[in-house]
Order: sequence, then structure tokens, then C-alpha cells
Amino acid sequence: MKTSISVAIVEDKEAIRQSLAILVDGADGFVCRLTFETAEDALDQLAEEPVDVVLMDIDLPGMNGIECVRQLKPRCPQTQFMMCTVYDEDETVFDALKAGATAYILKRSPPHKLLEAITELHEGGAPMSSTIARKIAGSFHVSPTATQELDVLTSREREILDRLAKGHSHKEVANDLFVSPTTVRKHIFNIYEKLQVHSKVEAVNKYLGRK
Amino acid sequence: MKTSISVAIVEDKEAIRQSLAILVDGADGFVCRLTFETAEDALDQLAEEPVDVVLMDIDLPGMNGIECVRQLKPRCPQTQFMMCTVYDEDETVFDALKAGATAYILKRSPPHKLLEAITELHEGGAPMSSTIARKIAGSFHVSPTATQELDVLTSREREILDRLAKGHSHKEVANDLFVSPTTVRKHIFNIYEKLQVHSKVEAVNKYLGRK
DNA sequence: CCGACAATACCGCATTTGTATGATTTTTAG
DNA sequence: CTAAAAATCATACAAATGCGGTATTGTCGG
Repeated sequence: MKTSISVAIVEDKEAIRQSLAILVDGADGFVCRLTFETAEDALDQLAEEPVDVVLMDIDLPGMNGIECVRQLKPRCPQTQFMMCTVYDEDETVFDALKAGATAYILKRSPPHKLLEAITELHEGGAPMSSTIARKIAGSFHVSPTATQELDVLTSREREILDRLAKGHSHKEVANDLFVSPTTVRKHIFNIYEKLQVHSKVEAVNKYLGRK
Repeated sequence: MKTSISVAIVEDKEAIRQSLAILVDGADGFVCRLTFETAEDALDQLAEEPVDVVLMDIDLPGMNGIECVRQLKPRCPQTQFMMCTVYDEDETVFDALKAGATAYILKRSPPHKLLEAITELHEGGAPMSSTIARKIAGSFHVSPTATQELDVLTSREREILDRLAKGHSHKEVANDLFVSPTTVRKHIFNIYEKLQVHSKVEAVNKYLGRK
């Protein structure tokens, strides 16, 4: 038989923490190893005794769950973090993902869904509610006007813009491409006109699709 | 009773196209409205007769499925696009998402999974295979060193850096924050020292966590 | 062949920016 | 309270940049 998935729970509300622990520990193939009331407590111990999966509440007194993940993830990279929240609208999803969380589910998920999610997370997936998933997928969407704008650039101009994006100066680009600095400046000037911007940072932002 | 989910299929291989069509059309609550052999054909008609969900093969002769989505999505924004592929390793996922696709599944998925995915997509989700989901979640992950570097900045410095990231000049930032331009320059200089960079673009790149 | 466009290059000017030094005032932390 | 850190401002200079005009060469489609 396979070894159980070891789980830790970080949740300030006594009742929820208890019921989560009982749910996980009672299910076949899972074992609830540790529970914590605060992020600070979790930080101390989880680094010492890593588990497979951590269920992390976001709204915690003191340090919040996202910050906790940010600090814990580098110290136990093999542990997977699942954020648990009551909101599914929030921008916090992205912060959580940046911090190193891999899953993001709603507290109101039915018990069997929660267990499924833990399993999926442990097996290499990234379970999240459908609205969250949609939000994430949508965040990649590049507005057609953005890519269209780049289409007006010539390949040479794109080449130069790409180097500007890396933080190179006129001179460096010129040396890189074996052309005169004035040529590069002319190109950049043309790029600005086409993209309707007036500085490197603005041009690079458009190029990289940042707003 | 609810109206069925209308589906279109874009797939060059006859056999696959047929069996997909039969699967979808045969299932309760789905109707396969259109099928296409090439991206070009789909482009012509789908703009006229939008459907709820399009199953889009990526490897197509001529225009590929991603480019097809890119052109089609702006013209029928209410339509959801589900990419179908044999690979799940590829970087093409990100291109597909950027182009406007919302789901990304493997061709080898069992029939009932496919129908489930169509339903989920239509109801506001973003179904994708677990390895894909993991890859996407991971793409958000900011390396701890990157955030650590930003930690050495004071809140004022971050405030200024944030405005530089938007393409503002020294003067604009100064006006924004009601301080003298020389102060802003001093701050920027300090930022450069702390981040070990020598230009706006480099600083902004570090700030926004891209190399 | 011709016109449009891309790539190359130069000159020049005003402004912005990067760097350096120094100083004063607030805020913060021990 | 006191020392350290942060925020403020000034002055100065050289380099980089943004903006404008002009010109030559090569390529490509009509």
C-alpha cells in the first residue's frame, strides 16, 4: 500500500481547524500531521518537519497566509501549498501564486472535493475553483490591439526593442548589431512613433505586454 | 430544459474529426453545429455563425490553431476556445492562452472527460490537464531572491519605482509626489545602488520580476 | 523601371538622466 | 533620549536620450 499523504493545516478559527483535521485524518490515504493557529507558529515548525501538503488559510491574525507561504516555500520546496479562502473574486490569487502556492480553493468546497484537490495537488496538478482558473487563464490574454501594434514594427526594430527590453543602452545595442549608434537612435525613434510612446520604459512595456 | 451547448470542431484528421463530432452530437445537452478541416475554413464561417465552444486542434496544415484563435476571438468574444493537443509539455500553452484560448486539454482524454471539460468551460471554468495547470501556476512563481532584493527598498523608494515602471519621468514623479525633482533623482540613485542596476529599464525589470 | 519602404548613417539641439558630493530635517528603532 | 535610517533639497557635470531634418543604399512588388 502507498504511504499516506501527510498534511498540515494553518487556520486560526478553532472550529474550522478541528473539522478540517478530522476530515483529513479520517480519510483513507491521508494523515493530518500538524495543525497551527497562526502563520508564525507554522513558520517555526514546518521548516523542520516538512509535510506533503499544507492547507493555508489566507486571513490570519498577524502574518497572513500568503506571506507565510512566501517564506516557507523556499525552505521546503517539495511541500505543496493550497490556499483556502472564502473569496474567489480577489486579486490575492495572483499574489498567492507568486508567493509559491500551487492550489487555490474555496472553504465552502464540499469535503470530498477538498480531498480530491489534495490528491490532485500531491500528484502534480494545480487544483483551483473554476472561476479562479478562468481568471488566471484570462490574465494571459493579450489584447489583440497589443500584438497588432507590434506587427507594424520591422524585424530589425523588434530586434532592437528586444535589446532595449534587456536594459541595453543605444551604444550597447549598436555594438551588438554592428551598426552606428545614430542608426540605433533612428530605429528607436521610429519605434516610438509607431508605438506612440516617448521613452524606453513605455516602449518596453508595450513590447512585453505590460500595462 | 436548458438549451444544448453548441460546439464546433476544427481538426484536419478526418477520423478524429468524425469521432469527436459523433461523440459530442450524441451526448445529451450538446450539439455539434459545425466541423472544419482547416483554420482558414473556420475563420470564414465561425465569425458569421458563432457557437458556444470550439474544439481547436493546434497542429493544422496552413494556419495553426493558435493563430486561428487569435483572429477569431476578437470577432466572437462570447465563444470559448478549447485547444486540443497531443503534447502537454509544450510552451504552446502560453501562446494559446495569450491568443485567447481558455481551455487546454489532451486529445487522449477519455470521452466523458472531454464532455465534462466542455461543460465546465461553458459554465465559466477553464479546464486543463493537471500538468498544464501546474505549469501555468508555476509561471507566476517569483523567485525568492527577486522579492528579497525588493525588500531592501524603503516604501518611498518602492512608490517611486512603481511610477518609473509606468514610464513616468523624474519630473512627472516629482509632481505626482509633491517633492522636488532632485529628491526623486536621489531616490532613484539609491534604488539603483540597492538593486545594482544603472538604468530605469533594468530597475523596472527587477521590480516587475522579469529578466 | 519606379515608388515605397527598410536599413544605414550623420549633424544638431534641448532635455533627461546617471553619478557625485554635501547638507538639513523627519522618522524610526534601540 | 540618542543614534541610525529615511526623506528632503541643492549644485554640478558628463553622458544618454528624445526629437527633428537629411541622405544614401538595397530590396521588393507592381
